[in-house]
Formats: sequence, structure tokens, C-alpha cells
Amino acid sequence: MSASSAVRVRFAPSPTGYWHPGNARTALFTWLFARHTGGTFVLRIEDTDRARNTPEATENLLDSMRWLGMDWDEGPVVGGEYGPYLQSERLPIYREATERLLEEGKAYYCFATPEEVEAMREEQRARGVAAPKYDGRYRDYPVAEARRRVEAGERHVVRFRTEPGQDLIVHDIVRGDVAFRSDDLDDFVIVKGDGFPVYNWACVVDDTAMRISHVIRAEEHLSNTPRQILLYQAMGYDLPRFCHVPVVLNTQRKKLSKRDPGVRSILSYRDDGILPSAVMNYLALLGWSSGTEREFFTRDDLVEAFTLERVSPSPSVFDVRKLESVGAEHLRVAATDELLEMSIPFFAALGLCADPPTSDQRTAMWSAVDLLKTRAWNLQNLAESSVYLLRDDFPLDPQGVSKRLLKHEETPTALEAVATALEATTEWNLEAIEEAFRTATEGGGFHTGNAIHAARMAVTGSQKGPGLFECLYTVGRERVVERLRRTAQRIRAGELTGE
RNA sequence: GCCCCCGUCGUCUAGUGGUCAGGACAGCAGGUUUUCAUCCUGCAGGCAGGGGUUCAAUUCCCCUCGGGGGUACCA
Repeated sequence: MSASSAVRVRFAPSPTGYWHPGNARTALFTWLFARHTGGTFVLRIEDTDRARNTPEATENLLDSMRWLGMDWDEGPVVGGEYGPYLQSERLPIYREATERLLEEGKAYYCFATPEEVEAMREEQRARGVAAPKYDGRYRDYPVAEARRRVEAGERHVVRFRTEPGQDLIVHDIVRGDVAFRSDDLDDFVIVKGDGFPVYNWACVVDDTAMRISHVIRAEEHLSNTPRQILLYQAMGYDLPRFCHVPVVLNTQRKKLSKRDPGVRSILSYRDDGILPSAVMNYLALLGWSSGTEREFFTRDDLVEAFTLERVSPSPSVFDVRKLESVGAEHLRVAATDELLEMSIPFFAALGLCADPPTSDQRTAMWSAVDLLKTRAWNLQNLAESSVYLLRDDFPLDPQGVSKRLLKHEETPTALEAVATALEATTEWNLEAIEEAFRTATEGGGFHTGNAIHAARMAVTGSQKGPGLFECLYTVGRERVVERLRRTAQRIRAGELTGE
């Protein structure tokens, strides 16, 4: 593959607010395409909107991408030979390109104020003009005079001279050819009054300078593309391939936005303890399918299977329930060792272990994770349901107390019989536990089902959970026996109250 | 208003000029289980509407409707 045909793609976010699933999905498709093709993934920060950009937003973005495992080959932090990767640091590059357009008469200075332009449009609307546009009042303004005013420090913008009568075709990978006419465009601004380039201009200059081969971005930019094509042509640049991927919608079928009350940041999913591989898997399913019935993909699977040709053109709705389902699936199949490391912050936050945990705590947490990972949908939830595995003072479900511990008179005796039997087994494994348990209840004339429920309450405090014998096995003989006897005592002493 | 994109179960999607329109999530009903979850089985649910083209349209074309985006000195 020659240098000119090498795949180089970029993700070019503007750092405003936090990073939400819609942004992440577009980044993901771009990243997957780069990794699938063995190309280069560039991260470029489009911070030309000085009023809205914040440094926190950039940090949030970088953290989010790192957490999801989308690594970038060039960009902030890592650098690269086509930097700088912050548009605010590339002003001289835009200035030079703008100067060229100005010299060639393809762009011109305009001194109309924003208010003046708005009034112009307003006036056209009042006259019933179908498509109000900038009227080109500085189009033929004497160049020397314009230069003089600019040099005198007068506030101005630079506008592109749009020639009418041109057909502008966007060859789009997911949408095919999309046709626009230059007649529908006006002489749009390319450099703002503050000297910063507008998105359409910075983007064209940078994508060319950075040798971007495929411009992959959200569909909302499709309508901007004809303007960009005009700019590419004016500069004599080669066109990249374009690929406009569908946007992600909320349940009201509106575009996901940072102002959307129902939308959460990517990092909030991390804070819930959903696995990053699950979030990536779910996001990939929004607007892409493998063409098979397969829906479970690891990160590597996705890299292997992803192609732009299988990206759908239609927008999709973000469905939290499916995310949770995918999250649970990834948790179920994950290796316990791996999960343990990710779980520690969640255990620590609940006060269930020290940070860093002791060696005993690690052992206990490993067992807890191994026991509970098939029934949790995130690590937060997993940690919350493992209190009884890590501490002896766990809460008792009051309803369970009434229903499982206080209802039958024989319960304390049955618990003691079970305790004695379990204490005496030679082996401590599932089979031995179950056998000892059943022998003790059946032999003692106790109702086995009731005893099982009572033992669960005594040992875990809950009516729910994994199979009882698994719970007993994981909690450990000594603690099981202690809990059974203590609960029996407390029942007799009338210390327990249900609801 | 004008320009552009999109339209298969509630949601994510597969799909073809002739298919019983397939799967997943969610829902519902059973089963398994000592409980909950998992798991298994089953049920319900869709080609937005109207015109064409065609022997035959969910599929191709047009219109309407609906949704989205652009029309900024936001990106």
C-alpha cells in the first residue's frame, strides 16, 4: 500500500460538555475502521468555538476514550508528525490558507456586522424570499480598500466566494451519491470576526494537512459537505472519501444531546460498573450489524468484523435496557481474575475492603465475584449483593425474617441440626454440603424446603441469591456454622423482628 | 420556508422482485431451580400511507406523511 492510499482517519470532537453515547458511537466506528484496516487513528480537538469549549470537556473526552479502549495513534498527549492536534494551536496554518484564497480572489473580506446580516435575512423573509441568504454586499468591494480597513484594525470576517451553477456531488460510503447545488449556498463565512476559522474551513485545511483518507463523521455534517467540497476545489486539494454515519437518538427520537435530561455521560456507565467491552459492544450494534445473527462481540471481535459498508443509513434509538442486557452478558463470560481488579473500587466504595485490599480480602472478593458475576448486570450491583461474603454484620431482609425465620417453630432446631451436620463433614464441597444438609433435615424430621430458606436467611440475610449450597460453600464452614447457631439463638431469644 | 438524509415488530436489526419477513432486547406464558437471576420452551408484535412499474412488490420509481439534519461570525 502506497503512502497516499494508506488509511488515515480522525475523530474530531469539539470539547463542550461531557461525552455522551452518540459521540462515542461515531468515534467507535472511526476507530474500528482504522483498526480493521490497519490504518492510523488520529484524534483532533476542534476547539475553535472559544465561547463554548472547556478544558474539563477535553479531559472528560480523553478519559472516556481511554476507558472504552479506543487508543489514538496521533493526537493530544501522544503527539505525532502532523500536529499540533488542537485547532486553537493551528491558527497560522489557517491564516496562510486563507491568505491564499484571498489573493486568488476566491474569498473576500466582509465588514457587515452580525446584526447587519441578520437584518438582511429578516428583510428577505419579510419579502417572502424562500431561502434568505447573505446578499454578497462586500463581494465586489475594492480589494485595496478592504485591505486598508483590515490593517486599520476594523473587525471583519472572511467569506468564500461561492460561484452559482455548480453541481456538488458527495460520494458517500453509506449513502451513495448525494447531490447539492451551489445555488442553494451563499457566500459563507470561513474566518470569524475573532480571527478563528469556522468549522467547515478548519476541517478542510486540517484533513488535508493531516492526510486524512476517509472523513467519517455524524450525518449532521452531510449538509455541510458541499461547502467543504467547494473549499477543497478552491484550494486544489484532493477530496477524501466521505462517510456520514447515522446519529443516535433518544427515546423521544430526538438527537442525543448534552442538554438532554435522559442522556448520561460515558463515564457514568463506568461509574455504574458496566464493563467497557459491553458498552463498546452495545454501541457497535447501534447502526451496524455483522450481517449474521451474532450480537456478542469483544473488542477484538469487533475490530475483526467491522466494515463501513455494513453501517446502516438510518438513525437508531439508544436503549438502556439492551445496554444492561449486553452488560450482564459480558459480566457473565468475563474471567474472574480480570473482573476482580475492576471490582475493587466498587467494594472499597462500599467499605467492604481496604484500598488497596488485604490479601484475605482479595481472596474473599475473588470468591464473591466468581459466585455473583452470572447474576449481576454491573459491578456496582455485584458489590452491593456481596456484603454477606465480606462481612459478618450484614443486614437481614425484614420480610425474609418473618417469612423464613419466624414462621415455623421448628426453625431454630433445624438450623442447629444443620450446623452440627455441616461441622462434621469431612469434605467441604458442594456435594458433601448438600448431602449433609439433606441428611440432617430429612433425618431430623424437618421440612427441607423451609430449612433451606431459613439457612439462606441466616447465612446471607437475603431471600434471593445463588443456590444455597453454593452460598454455604463460598461463605465457608466456620462462618456458616457460626451464623446458623447464632441465628437459632436469636430466634429463641426473641431478638429478631420481621415486618 | 428552502436544501439534504432517513422510514422492517415497542427498541436494535437481518433480508429478498416470488421468504412461513429471520434474530436480539424488552413484554407475556410455561418449564428447570430451595429463592431471585441465569437457562430452556412457547406466545404476542413489523415492512408508515397512496399511487405506479411488473405475472409478482417489503424490495424499484413517484407523491404524501412522519422523523432527523443543514440553512450560524456552533461544531
